[in-house]
Amino acid sequence: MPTILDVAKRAGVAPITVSRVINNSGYISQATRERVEAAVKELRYVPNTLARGLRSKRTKTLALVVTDITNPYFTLMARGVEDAAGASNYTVIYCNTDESEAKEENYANILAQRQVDGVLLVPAGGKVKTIKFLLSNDINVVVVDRRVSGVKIDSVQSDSEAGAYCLIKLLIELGHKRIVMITGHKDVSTSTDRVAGYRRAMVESGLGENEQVYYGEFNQQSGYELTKQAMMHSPKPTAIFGANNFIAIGIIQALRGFKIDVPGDVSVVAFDDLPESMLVSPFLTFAEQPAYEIGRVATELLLKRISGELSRGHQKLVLPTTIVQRESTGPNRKYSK
Amino acid sequence: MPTILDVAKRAGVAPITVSRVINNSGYISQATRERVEAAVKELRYVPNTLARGLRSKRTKTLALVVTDITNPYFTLMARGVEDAAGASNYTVIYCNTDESEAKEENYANILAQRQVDGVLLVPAGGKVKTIKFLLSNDINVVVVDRRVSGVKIDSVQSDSEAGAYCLIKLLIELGHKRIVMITGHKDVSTSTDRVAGYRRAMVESGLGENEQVYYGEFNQQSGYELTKQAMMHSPKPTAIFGANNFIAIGIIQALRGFKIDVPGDVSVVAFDDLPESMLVSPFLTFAEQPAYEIGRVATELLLKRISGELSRGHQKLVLPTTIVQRESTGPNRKYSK
DNA sequence: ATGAAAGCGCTAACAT
DNA sequence: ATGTTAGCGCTTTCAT
Repeated sequence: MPTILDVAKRAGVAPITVSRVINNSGYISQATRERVEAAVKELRYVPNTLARGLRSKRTKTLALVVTDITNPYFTLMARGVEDAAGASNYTVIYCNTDESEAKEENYANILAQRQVDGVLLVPAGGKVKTIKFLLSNDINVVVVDRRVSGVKIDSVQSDSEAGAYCLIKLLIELGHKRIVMITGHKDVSTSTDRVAGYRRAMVESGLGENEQVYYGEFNQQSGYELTKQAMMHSPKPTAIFGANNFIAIGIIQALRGFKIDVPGDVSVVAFDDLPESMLVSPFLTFAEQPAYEIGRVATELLLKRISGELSRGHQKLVLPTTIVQRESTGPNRKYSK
Repeated sequence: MPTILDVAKRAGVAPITVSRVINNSGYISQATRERVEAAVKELRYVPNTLARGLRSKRTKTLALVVTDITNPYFTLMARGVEDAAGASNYTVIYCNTDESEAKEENYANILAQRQVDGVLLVPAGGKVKTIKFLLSNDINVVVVDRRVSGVKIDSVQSDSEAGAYCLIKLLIELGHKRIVMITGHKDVSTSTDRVAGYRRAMVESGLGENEQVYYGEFNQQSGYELTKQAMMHSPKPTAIFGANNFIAIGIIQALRGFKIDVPGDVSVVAFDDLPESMLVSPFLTFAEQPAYEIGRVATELLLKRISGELSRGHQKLVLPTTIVQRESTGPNRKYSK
């Protein structure tokens, strides 16, 4: 492989001049620039980012660490990240932790070894260990989708509490009184924030005594199992709130298994749905998070941190959710207005 | 950040000795090893892979370049890649080309700059340019999911021709005669191979004259549009074969839009479905490709190439598909047996 | 079983 | 507007 020295010889200049041309830095005369560019082409020169990063301490690489890359919510967020990063000529490394703190720590280690300039982290669990490790290795971190406590850090998320509140209010307006919530882990903020919104709506409507929250995982299987449990109790719920899209799918699968009609017998609402390109018939009433926007905004924030534009203070950005009302909330035989 | 030199001083040894310990290479006495490991821990030393790669010419990094990372088929394949790569302590960089050759070339360039050891490539379009570029940069390549012509290269794919043949045979046995196929680009082998399987089944059953193939993109929107076109023709088809999962979703959406019952009026078959965790009610009859296995096998092949175990000749692995029969193929009002 | 010296390819810092 | 020098952190090569 040709190196910068080969190009320099070919163009009759010093290596640093070639460096200046390919990096568009410093002053270069038009004539020199052209000769260098010609030499680059002739030799098919490809700069070595390892050497570049080793010397400059900048790798122009970010990492996006999410808890479930199979979830279209995170896939869409990843698009936002990729677009914002690409616009500044940064490359993105994607990591999937499957909600495991051990995998998260392992990835943090790999990313530190690779000298990434910054990490967009969806923390698995509520711990702060990974964040502290990255910061101690001079790697900038922006927390995405979730909150963490115990460390001052930039974060970007959507308004889970308000989204949940609106969904439950909608159900209550439709006449529902027995509304069950099925969510993920207790130590994840998206879970507890959505529970808080659910609570506020219930209490506000004098339904505080009817509150019933089932904690599990943010996946279809957990939604399925917990729905079976919830439907064993009597009186049975007339509506179920799933804290994410996969839980919602599990809920509907379980209800169908019991031959319970949605929304005829039980209404269902959730956070996030699948993209329309994956849905034979859009059906679910849900709170839509601006996933792409979250990824984009978080990346722009991270890039500003990296470039030192934001020297002090930390930002906490909260983006609004949108309620999309579809078939799964009515008409309901028992409670339609 | 501490360097290998700091660790060496702390442990009272030479840097190369530290290198040997952390890489498990060469002979090290137990006592030295322990002192070095203690120093690593105390200083929280993290090796710098840039420096390592620059010197050793090995980055222990692979790339997976796919055409649509939002497709669960590729997501599952990515899991197979990640698991196989992780087992050998390789990291994987994921790249998404959106079926664009320009994006593919751009990623190839980035990957060459990053000195990845190997690339698993789902080629966008039928060109060989990217592959030649990577090979000329001493980067090993395994082609996945598709074939390319014009270059000797390792490849791993599933048996598209046979899978399509079986699906069409199934329809014909159910009594269908007017079977339309909706597929992706003409220059992608998965498209043409599936067309070939469709043709063979049709001709073999004396239905060669009824062949009708619509070429478009491998996505829901294209499936939707082409189905609308196909349903304008008369006589109308009684069955439609979608060449992938997203096309199938578009097909069913379009049929529902026309109030055409599936499978009552028209049966639908396809390659691949969505995972059950995304499906409220599994429905589609389809040919299942071993996506995880394809990723795993391709990665193992690539790693063998990298290590030089496979010095000459090229492998072309073809894995079998499995037909999963569900509701979308029957009972059909017009042609049920 | 351990070490010394050199150099991978590039750019920061300092000339001119 | 261009060049010289040095060195980023590691491992290869060759000793001992």
